[in-house]
Amino acid sequence: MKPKIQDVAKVAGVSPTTVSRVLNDRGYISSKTKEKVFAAMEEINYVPNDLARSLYNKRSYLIGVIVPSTSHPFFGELVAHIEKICNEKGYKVLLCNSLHEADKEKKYWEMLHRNQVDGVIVVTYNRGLVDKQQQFPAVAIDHYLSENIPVVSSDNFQGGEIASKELLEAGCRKIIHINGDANLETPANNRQYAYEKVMQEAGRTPETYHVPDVAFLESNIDIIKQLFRDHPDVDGIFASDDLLAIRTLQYAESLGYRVPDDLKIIGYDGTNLIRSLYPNLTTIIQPTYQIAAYAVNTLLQEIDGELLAVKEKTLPVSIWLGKTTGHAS
Amino acid sequence: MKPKIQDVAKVAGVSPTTVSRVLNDRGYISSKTKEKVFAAMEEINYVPNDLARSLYNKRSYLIGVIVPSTSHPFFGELVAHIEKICNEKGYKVLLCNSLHEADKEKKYWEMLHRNQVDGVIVVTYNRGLVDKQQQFPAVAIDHYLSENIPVVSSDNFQGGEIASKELLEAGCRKIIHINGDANLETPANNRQYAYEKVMQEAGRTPETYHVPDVAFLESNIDIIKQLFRDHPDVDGIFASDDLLAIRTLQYAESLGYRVPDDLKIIGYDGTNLIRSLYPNLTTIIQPTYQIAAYAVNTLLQEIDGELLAVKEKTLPVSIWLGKTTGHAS
DNA sequence: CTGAAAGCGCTTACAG
DNA sequence: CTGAAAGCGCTTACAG
Repeated sequence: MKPKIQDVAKVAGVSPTTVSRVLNDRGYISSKTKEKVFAAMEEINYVPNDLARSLYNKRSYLIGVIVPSTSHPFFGELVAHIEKICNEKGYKVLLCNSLHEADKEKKYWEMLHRNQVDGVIVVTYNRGLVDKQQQFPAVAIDHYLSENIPVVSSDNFQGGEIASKELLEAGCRKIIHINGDANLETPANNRQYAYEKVMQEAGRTPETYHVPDVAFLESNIDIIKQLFRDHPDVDGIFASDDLLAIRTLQYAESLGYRVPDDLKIIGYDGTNLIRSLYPNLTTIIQPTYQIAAYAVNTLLQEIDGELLAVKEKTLPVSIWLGKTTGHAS
Repeated sequence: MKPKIQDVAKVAGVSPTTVSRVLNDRGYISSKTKEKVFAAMEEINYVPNDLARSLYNKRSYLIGVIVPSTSHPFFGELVAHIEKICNEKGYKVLLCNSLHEADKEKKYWEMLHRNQVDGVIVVTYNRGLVDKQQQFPAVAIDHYLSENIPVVSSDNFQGGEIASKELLEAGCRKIIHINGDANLETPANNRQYAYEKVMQEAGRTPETYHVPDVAFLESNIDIIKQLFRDHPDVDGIFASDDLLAIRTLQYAESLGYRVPDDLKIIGYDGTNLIRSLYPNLTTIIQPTYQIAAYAVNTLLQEIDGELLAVKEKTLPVSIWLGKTTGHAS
């Protein structure tokens, strides 16, 4: 049996109340008593039960994090940041990989509720996760969830704009966009709008190809092939995801295109991992650390009952200039 | 105030006991009562409090998972598998990124203890995490922790052997190994031993370069440079990590080496991500799904008090033959 | 088939 | 400075 506060009390010759006080450093306790209690805890190897504590305090210091999957570099990095920041602030992370499945998200959401998490950070591209009633602290990343839930994201429109202009300035004549699942309301939609706007302003005709799901690369290759069949004269591609960009680059090279001479490519996300693996790939860098930090801080404010000034935060992106759009390495 | 079982009882006109029974589907309850209770739960939007449940049952259905960081593709993928399998079995994952820091690992371990996790899955390459007393269900991945904790890993010796032989068979004359931090007891050590054995058997002199930490790529480049300064005639490199292999490949190419003509390279881990991003890279594939599955299943057996037949499980690896060791793509 | 009571391990007013 | 009592929300023998 695990020792409990009572056992400590017995050994120390005090009441459970006193032990609890020592544990929480609350109220006045003589230093002699304190020592006795600490010694007793040491002696019987006492470890406090946070479940019981949380139950009474109605505060679990648990944060639920719902993302598509940590196996995707963007979310792997994002989650690592979130967890680190939470840890620094004394919060623990309950991890949920939704794999983009709406019903999984729902089940996870309810599970987190049952587990009395203090709040949740959620990245979902599906509609209707939250019903009107559902009132507990939450922060959404990238995608609007419901009226009372703040949204943190990087500036996807700006990203799309920068990317499109980069290709334009690099001299591309036929610029095509590849985006993710058209049925999902991803932040990439704004990248597409920006692309379309930039193209139109430049007097070009925008054209976007949609792959089923950026995470499952195998199923994407057919769309990429289609793109090159339809437009062998393509000389600029803006992909809304680095993995997609790299996949496209590989396929193009297998077809004989030389990058960046015949074809320029720009990706999106710019995680540390990808920049390290493919430093040559021009890409839009999302500030994952800032997104994580803002999300966690906002959530903790909500949890502490503070009024939020900002319901929607957009963080600036930057561009990583690589060889795939013609820059020196 | 969140509704509790008492509130449901009041609305349904029954006792809390009965509500609990309906909730847990335990004992006989008339279907009429059942309906009343369900209706009441619906009406007041009742969500059970798992903290209270866990406290009484001494079972939290919580699994702690300690890894270096989900931002590394291998661990991102591993954690995704672990979480998925846990979820399927009704367990929740408390995520801990230790960043290889021994004191973080200790703190996490204790935190998990306080939170009454049913068990933990831990990947650490530091010594002394667990003191003799510490008795709760745990499974270690890759690295021996203590006598009663089963270890699951893939066959690192086999992996090192296959990799080394691949280079040998590809005709390399000077084969060098790059490994991670020599101070950490990583599974990569076994890969090194295998490399040394294979080299010696072939009448070669093994030589290993150690980078500070495979995860922090920036700091590794100096060692890689050193390697090429020391051995410009190197024509085969076995890197104990794909990121390292790719970094090496990039540097070699920047130096003018042509891969695979002048230099053959083989990596390690072979995650889905890397194979998709760098299909050309020959690499040893660790069976991450099987590792995850075996770890979770073993842990659940421990939790259920079953006696474990196997204290140490080694899963076979396979090789992904790519262009970097001269295979057709 | 259903309920009153005690308890999971902790904490916090309330006394003293 | 310290303790007895009640309660956090749930569950499970024990009665009936």
